[in-house]
Amino acid sequence: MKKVTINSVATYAGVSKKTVSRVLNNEPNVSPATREKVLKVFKELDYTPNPIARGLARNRSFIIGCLYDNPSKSYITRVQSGALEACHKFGYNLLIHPCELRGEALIENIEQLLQTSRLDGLVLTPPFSDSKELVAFLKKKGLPYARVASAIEEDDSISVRSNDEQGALELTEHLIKLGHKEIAFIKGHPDHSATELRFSGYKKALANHGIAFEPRLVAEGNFSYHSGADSAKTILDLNPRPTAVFASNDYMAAAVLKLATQRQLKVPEALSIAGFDNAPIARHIWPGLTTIAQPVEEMTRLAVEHLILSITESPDMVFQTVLEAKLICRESTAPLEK
Amino acid sequence: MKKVTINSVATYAGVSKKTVSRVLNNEPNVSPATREKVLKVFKELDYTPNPIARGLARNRSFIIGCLYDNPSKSYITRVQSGALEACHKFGYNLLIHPCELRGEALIENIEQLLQTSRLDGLVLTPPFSDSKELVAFLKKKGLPYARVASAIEEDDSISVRSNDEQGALELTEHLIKLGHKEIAFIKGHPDHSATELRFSGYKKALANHGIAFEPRLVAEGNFSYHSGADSAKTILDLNPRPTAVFASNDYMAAAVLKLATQRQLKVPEALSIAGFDNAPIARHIWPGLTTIAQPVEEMTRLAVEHLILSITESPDMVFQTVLEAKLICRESTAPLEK
DNA sequence: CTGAAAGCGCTTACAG
DNA sequence: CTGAAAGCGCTTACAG
Repeated sequence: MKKVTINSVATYAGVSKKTVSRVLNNEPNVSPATREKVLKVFKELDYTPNPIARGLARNRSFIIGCLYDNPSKSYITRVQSGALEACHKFGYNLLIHPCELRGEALIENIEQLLQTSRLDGLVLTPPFSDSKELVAFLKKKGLPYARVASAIEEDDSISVRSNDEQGALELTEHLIKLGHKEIAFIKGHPDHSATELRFSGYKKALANHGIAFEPRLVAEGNFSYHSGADSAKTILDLNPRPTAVFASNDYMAAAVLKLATQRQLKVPEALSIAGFDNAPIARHIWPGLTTIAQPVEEMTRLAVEHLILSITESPDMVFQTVLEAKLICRESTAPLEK
Repeated sequence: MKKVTINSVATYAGVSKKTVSRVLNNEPNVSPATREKVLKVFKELDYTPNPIARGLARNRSFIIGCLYDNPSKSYITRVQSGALEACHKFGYNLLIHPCELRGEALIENIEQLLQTSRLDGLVLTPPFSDSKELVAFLKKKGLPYARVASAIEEDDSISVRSNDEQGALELTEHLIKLGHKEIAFIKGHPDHSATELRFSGYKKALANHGIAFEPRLVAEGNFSYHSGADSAKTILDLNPRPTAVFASNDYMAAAVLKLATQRQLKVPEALSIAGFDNAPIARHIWPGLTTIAQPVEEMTRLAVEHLILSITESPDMVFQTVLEAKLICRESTAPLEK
């Protein structure tokens, strides 16, 4: 079983290899009859072009890289899944590259990645999508990129996000409508732009309903479960204790629930808890967490699709979209008991 | 800023490009002086070889593929992390390829993957590592592979797993020592070889302690949270109700805990619950789950390291290792109350 | 120890 | 509409 290449196909079909190449790439200037003939030989010989040879000639790798540094496994898996869907649609593959934003020499790390893999483009997820330094570097290198879930302003690029502020506002209003006025808030990681947006949604909802914002009710988390546990302790030790807690993601909310349960504080009767993201854990625990669902797969899919289009067709494509976040009510929030 | 290639380096250093290639690949037959000179030019020109050109000449892609179909996000993330560590150590990159074992045309799917990406090797995780059909296909294709966490016998390959049976035995003995005799068991997915091993460890422990095995205490799960919820219902409805439940992974154990909590069954006082895997959820819920920790990252790292070695050095390497699984006691198991 | 030639399997730029 | 030549940036096989 010999290797079948463009040459074997050309010989077999009785045409030049340039003609085979034309058929391969759907180029014009091939007579229908010739095209048919070549396509038939493709089938007969079970030919598929070698992407590496193609890559060398066209200076392409047909590989998209995905950058992330995120404590949430479920978030990462969803990002990967959306990215893969887009890649496979266009015959690309996905290479994953977790790394640390704060790690010394992020730029060096990325530089090495580019040298060893010659990616055609890069999808940035938070907190990388928020890094102006990284974006500047990629621009300088001329490497196409797309940003997911970032709110930083940068008009000449591809960016898909969901409406974090609106989601947080709706979730907070849900709590307010249940009668809560003392609503604690746990912030996310300061490197993520979503952190400020969610916080701002919370504050706007309070303001809309004439509830004074109280800094003492705000705890600084960083999206990790561990930081949620620390914040939970601070909040549950407050006197008077708030009647509801809104954590900036579900992991931190789960940590609040765990501590409340340990302390025999009934949830939701004595304390309402809400999260953000609709991570699997939100429905794997009891009571299930009220939360905001973001279309992470779709955000990433759209971002990568446009990234690939920008690589293959229009180099200076601009695409900016905001998708909707949705309130999911479960058992962890309930009317305030008097 | 012109592209710097092996040619520019050769010209600049005043040697032939073959000599540069020798230095690049650490080949012998280069005088120390020449080597020094070339290495210096590498630095001066900031040269790094183009992996795509290298790949075409050597018929290599420097990419390892990772195959999985697993409901557990945390398991996948750990697999990826171990695989990446090994890849980066040898200058390889990792391409991920989730797909379905049962999907129609698995082989076709893999065939296409190989055509579009020209992988140098493939890491198989459960349930793929247990698929004889897939292994036979890869052998036929001559594609190097390594199997992770599989117990199927196949001597001429690379395989790393942990001792599932021993782990399950220890966990069951832990429950028995706490006084439990009525211990329900939730099985995993039948396509995974770990499923039978864990089940067998459970039965051996019972036998070792003179406790009769009761089929009525066994529920059929498939490792998903959902299947755990179904099994939980079956088990908690039993009359008499068992005093302990051992689920084949933590997600299913979490489902049992959720249902028990909903039914106001105190855990661990009225019901002990144990899982397997030491997934993050095991410590994110209250009470934390007693479970078995497997070194998933290390298993995968070792497998991929040997896979790469087998690709670059010894084509018919055989490497078979069994790592240890470890009992982790948390709050979900307690002495039987009389 | 060193190098000139040919080749990996494609595409680009040009000619007809 | 079709093709011969050159090239992408490396390595292999050979000669000296």
